[in-house]
Amino acid sequence: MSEERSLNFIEEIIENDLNSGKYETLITRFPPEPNGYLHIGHAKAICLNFGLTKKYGGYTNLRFDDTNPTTEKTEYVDSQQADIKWLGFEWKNELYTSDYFDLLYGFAVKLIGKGLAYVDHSTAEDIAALKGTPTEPGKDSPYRNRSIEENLDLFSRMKAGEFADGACTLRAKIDMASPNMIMRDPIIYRIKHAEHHRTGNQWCIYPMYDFAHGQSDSIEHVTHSICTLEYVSHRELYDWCIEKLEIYPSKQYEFARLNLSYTVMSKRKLLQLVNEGVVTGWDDPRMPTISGLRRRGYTPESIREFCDRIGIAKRENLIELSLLEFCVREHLNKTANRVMAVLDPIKLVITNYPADKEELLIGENNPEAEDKGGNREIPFSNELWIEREDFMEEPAKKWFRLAPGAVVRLKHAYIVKCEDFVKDAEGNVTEIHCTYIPESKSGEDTSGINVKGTIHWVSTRHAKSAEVRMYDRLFSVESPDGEEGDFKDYLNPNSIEIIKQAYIEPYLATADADARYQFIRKGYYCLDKDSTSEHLIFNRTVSLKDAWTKGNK
RNA sequence: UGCCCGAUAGUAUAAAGGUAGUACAACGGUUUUUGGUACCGUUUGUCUAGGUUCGAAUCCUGGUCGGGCAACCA
Repeated sequence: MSEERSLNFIEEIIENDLNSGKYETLITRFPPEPNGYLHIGHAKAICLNFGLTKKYGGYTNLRFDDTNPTTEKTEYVDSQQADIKWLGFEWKNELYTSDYFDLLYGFAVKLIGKGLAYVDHSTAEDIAALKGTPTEPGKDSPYRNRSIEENLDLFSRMKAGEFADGACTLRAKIDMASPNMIMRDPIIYRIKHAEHHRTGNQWCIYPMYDFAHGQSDSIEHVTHSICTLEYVSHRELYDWCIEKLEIYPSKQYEFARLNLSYTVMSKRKLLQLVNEGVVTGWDDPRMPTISGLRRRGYTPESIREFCDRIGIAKRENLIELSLLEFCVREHLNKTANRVMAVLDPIKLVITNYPADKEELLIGENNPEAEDKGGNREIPFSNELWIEREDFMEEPAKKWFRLAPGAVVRLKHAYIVKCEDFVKDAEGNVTEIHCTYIPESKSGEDTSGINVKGTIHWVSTRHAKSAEVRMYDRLFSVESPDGEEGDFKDYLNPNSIEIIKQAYIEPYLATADADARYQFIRKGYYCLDKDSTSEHLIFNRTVSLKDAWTKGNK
């Protein structure tokens, strides 16, 4: 595809490492904690890690970083796997940090044996108090100089379950005065009498992230361990552990995480939206989760393209939602069949078309596809639904659609001229009367008439009903995290608009659950998972670009 | 106030001391049986002050601004 593209800084490092012979095989890993659903930010990391080994050879492991039994669930493991597969990636090995609990325990014992770890009976408060501050050094714990033998004994008793949660911890003995707070004798094991989703009740002590991640990378001989920027200060500890344990030296590299405008990305906040019923679930089509985007109608291709275009760097960023929308429009434009659906119907009567006459017109499914997507038949009659907004009693300047006396083409059908319209008591237009020009039929037009506007329609007699859910951005401000107060104060009250009865052409009655459609002139839509053959429900993935409303608001 | 990371159009991202480029966005135009697509064009940029150099976005020094670090979370 893109031959001459410049490399991001990680690719540069990798090419150097590969060219210098430092590594023969590139090994990366994607290490989610199974405590929530994957989101578009994870997609960036997934595309990076899997993309690198796809490009340079080698492989990528999927490793569930499951060292905290109280937050993790099998449900999340399953959804995360499904999402990665859906995105189009295959991992080499399915691994779990919990697979290494025995090895990790051994590493801890080794550290104690070297006099580099000790059991601390201080309370959490005491530990915090002695930690110091960024500007003041910390102070040694009174338990810091216990003997190796005592520590070994205590640690084995921790494992044996002799102590209650919080009674003590295992700490690395590093430097309480380190300018890097992370290095001030970090806790590396804590007691949790909790059931783990994989190891059950086998363990009551669990390693901390800092004592599990680098070691796991090392065990798997991960060459490039890629994570986000907030782990920069952890790298010193990552390297320290590997050095002291004398194990395979995996290397950590950090890049800036994705921030996307008009949404939030933290699992905590997303969970809050789910729990408080702001959205219907993790896969609500407004959620930035992979499952939400999938349900919304986004394609794996478009998400991969997006991740490719945003690039990899180390500076904080806020990507505009419009880029994601561009990517999905670009893909769907080439792949989605065009259909006609009227979302806000008003009746159009063709007064000179026989009431008992019907025609089957031919519609090209996708002019952008190489094979044009084939054709379909569209029934036509004298009574049609058209879009209410396609008629203006008093037309604006440069109005190309219907208005008294104006002519437009009905897509795939005839040119019609607006002769009259009917209003109800409140003054709302209820019906539009037109005459059609028989010799203007699509494909065999001999009328010689040129019209500026083409509108979509559905024959009232043949139309099917459907519910249409129109989604918009979840938040009304670019950066809900950056605003004053609670992020939920900035929810977009119009993030969903439900149209209970829209009219769709009969072709859509047999819509494919996995297919995406372009509702001509409106946007891209797909069937929602709640849809049934009796009650069709479509989700709007994204609207079409609209130069008219934009320029005339 | 300590340590660490960073700073290039509105937003992202390139330019490994030598023409500041690309994409999205915005704006204008051409084509069009989707006011879509496609195509063409326009606007907008190196945080700042010094230094090194024939030449600095790039190297050095100071400053400014943004972010991270003081969970028995990851």
